[in-house]
Amino acid sequence: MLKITLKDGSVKEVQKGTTVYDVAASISGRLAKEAVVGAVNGKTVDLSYKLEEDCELSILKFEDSEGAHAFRHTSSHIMAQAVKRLFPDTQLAIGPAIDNGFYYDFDTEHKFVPEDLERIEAEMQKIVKEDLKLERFELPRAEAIKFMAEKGEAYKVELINDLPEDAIISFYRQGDFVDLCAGCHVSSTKEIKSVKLTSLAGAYWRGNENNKMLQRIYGTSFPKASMLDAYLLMLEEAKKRDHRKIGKELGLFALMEEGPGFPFMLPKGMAVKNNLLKYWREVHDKANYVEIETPIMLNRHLWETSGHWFHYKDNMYALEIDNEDFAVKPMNCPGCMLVYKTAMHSYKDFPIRMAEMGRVHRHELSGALHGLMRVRSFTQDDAHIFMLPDQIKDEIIGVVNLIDEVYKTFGFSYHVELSTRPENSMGSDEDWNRAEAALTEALVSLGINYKLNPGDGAFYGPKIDFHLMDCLGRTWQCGTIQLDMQLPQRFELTYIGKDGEKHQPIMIHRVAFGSIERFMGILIEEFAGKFPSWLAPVQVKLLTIADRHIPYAEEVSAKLRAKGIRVELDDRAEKIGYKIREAQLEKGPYMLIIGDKEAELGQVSVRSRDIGELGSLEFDVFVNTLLSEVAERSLKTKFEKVE
RNA sequence: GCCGGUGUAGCUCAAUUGGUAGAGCAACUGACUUGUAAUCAGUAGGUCGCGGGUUCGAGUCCCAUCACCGGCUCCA
Repeated sequence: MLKITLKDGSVKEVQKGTTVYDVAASISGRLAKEAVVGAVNGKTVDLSYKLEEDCELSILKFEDSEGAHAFRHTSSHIMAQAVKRLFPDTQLAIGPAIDNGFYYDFDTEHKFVPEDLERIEAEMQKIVKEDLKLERFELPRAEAIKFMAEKGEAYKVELINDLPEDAIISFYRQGDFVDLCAGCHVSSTKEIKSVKLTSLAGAYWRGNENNKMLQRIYGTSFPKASMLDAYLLMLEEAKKRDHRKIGKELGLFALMEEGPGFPFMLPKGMAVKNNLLKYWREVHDKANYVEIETPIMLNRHLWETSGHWFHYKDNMYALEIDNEDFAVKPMNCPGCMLVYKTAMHSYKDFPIRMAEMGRVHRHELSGALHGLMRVRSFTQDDAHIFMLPDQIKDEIIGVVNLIDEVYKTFGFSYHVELSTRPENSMGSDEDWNRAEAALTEALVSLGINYKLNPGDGAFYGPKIDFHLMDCLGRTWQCGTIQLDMQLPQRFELTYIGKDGEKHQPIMIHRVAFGSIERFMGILIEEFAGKFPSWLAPVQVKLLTIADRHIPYAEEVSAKLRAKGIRVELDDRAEKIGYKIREAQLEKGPYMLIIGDKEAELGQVSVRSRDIGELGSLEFDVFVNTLLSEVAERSLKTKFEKVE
């Protein structure tokens, strides 16, 4: 192992041959998108540079530098200016700076093709060379509208009209180009040294699908060409972790044309999934949940009662059987409501925590599908908690803590969002206010920072969402806690209170993993396919040196299997170097090399995927160390090199 | 669903202006019996995503369709 000293003085141990990118990724979660340049002992290196000895490593972040935003914003103006020069009929919409770059939305008769990006880039280079100064000026509203109307910029006029009464309306000028803009910018176009237009996309005006679709061009820019190169390299490195790529390489899951959005779990992926389920049951058992299972398909009447038929009919898989409409469940809640109603409940029973690993199907739009992250069939680790009004806060705190415990087990960092009442919601103001207050209170009392999304709640209640990030920095909702004041009412759920009267229980709906499949996708990217030993589909790979070692290898295999260890034997007549290489590419945590020496002494020669050759160990020592690693769900190897 | 792109052997990729599809790895067979990241030789493998059309001739051009990739929208 190497000792890597970081800029802040902390020391990190990594395996020899680890890339600078991997270190960066492990420091900032998967948010390595911020890491633009690495420097080893003060010397700048590529992110794919392999660390071979102890060193000081710094990861330089352009994001952190002042002016990154202004820099990109100016780049977007230069792109708009270039587009206007090349395609004068173009109307400008909006062009902001974003993480990693910028974009601009255009409305033009000309259909942009990828080759246009090069032309536009070339024109941008000219504008950079022209050294145009950026000048800011303000106009009163009426003049501003007139100014933009004269230029034929209808979108800008609409934007100005929608600005608040007291807004200052500012413009930036660079040469012959003027754009409505609040700022801020660098002082001259010549500061933009390195720019690349990265992609072409459609985007609805103002993000509304009923509006016209505009043409959006994405780009990125940096103060130095070397930083751009490093950024592009970083993207390539990140793509190596893509769960779709690794899932195929390691035989974890498959997506087939025969079932778009319906993932197939292959034996190795199923092993991972089963270990997740085992862990999940353990955690929920400890937290006093009971587990149920409800049918995959239920009749229309149920979905009308729940409100899903009205709200989500188009996204449900419906079918008619014996002249009756049925739908495959898109959620587990209604089934759970029926289970609740199978018995009378007393306030003394509360809270009731009813969990279900439910397979749900949702007909997502074809364009929304994405590997395991966004699918049409997935397994929710669902639970519904029924409780009294004064138990809400504690229950929510309990769930937040449970989700936190689960994520910590995997070493994930996450962020939390609180979404409030949307427009097409059901329920009274009073219910909504109470529900939103309960969620907010729980988050505040836990001291959790959260992002507020006004109007983004579910139609039946507000929610707390937990988001994890993929290898390219896109975030995905995983855990969620939703307070539901609708379903108990619609299903007329009751419990008998202290007063002997019937009352309506409070219910929350929650998931921790969210979708097991999506969580697996995140896991694959987090570990780059190198699952910790408790999750690894194959924990130990046995490699024989020669055919005469097969009997002893089979003996070792049987003994490991008896201990509940997942083993695979490679007894092919290949050279050991070749077998090791293949096993290493399969990313399993341990290899045991079996040759004359081992067979004679009854030992095992251990190799770790992370550390390399460890040396010979007594069989029991190996097994016990591995079992304790698995039992603790350790994220790191507990083995050390035998000297 | 919308905008743009891609689709050739199990995988990763080639194939001049339209002229009968090729490599590496994997697989299979044989030899080698090997000590910590690739042994050698041979064999087999493709209706070029699917369906139309243009043409003497289409992997190459056109239309339609499916899937995937990047966005947008959506995400109970």
